Amino acid sequence: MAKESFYLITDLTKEFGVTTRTLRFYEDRDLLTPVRRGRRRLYRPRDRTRLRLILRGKRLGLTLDEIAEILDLFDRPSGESQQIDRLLERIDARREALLAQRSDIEKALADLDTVEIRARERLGAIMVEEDTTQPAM
DNA sequence: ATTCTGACA
DNA sequence: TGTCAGGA
Repeated sequence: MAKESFYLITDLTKEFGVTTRTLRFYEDRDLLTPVRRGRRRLYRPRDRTRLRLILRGKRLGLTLDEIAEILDLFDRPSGESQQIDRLLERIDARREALLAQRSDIEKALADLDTVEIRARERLGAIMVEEDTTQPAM
């Protein structure tokens, strides 16, 4: 007699460091679908696994909608090559976006370097000028 | 004591 | 997502 292994909402909030509000929010987004015991939510192992993937997806910068699509892949019988293709497209898009951001950041950093160098050069020039215009005592 | 739904200075 | 309300 397997004991129905369920998690209460607080079990998951403590384990994953999220708030109950977040779990209910994800439920509204249909990312999680806990069953009910009366009013209380009962999260099954499946929900726990999904939550893991959701949080991982967030860390990767995916939107909840994109994460939802990915999660659906795990449900469907598999073989939905069409959806897998969509997922691969998303991954590609994400990669490109991140690479573009990295490029922009590197450019900005390079600009800052040159600006700083010029600023220091001017500062040096001013100090030299002041030194020459104000004789030592 | 806890969770739930609904709402938004 | 936070947070507060008001009920179960």
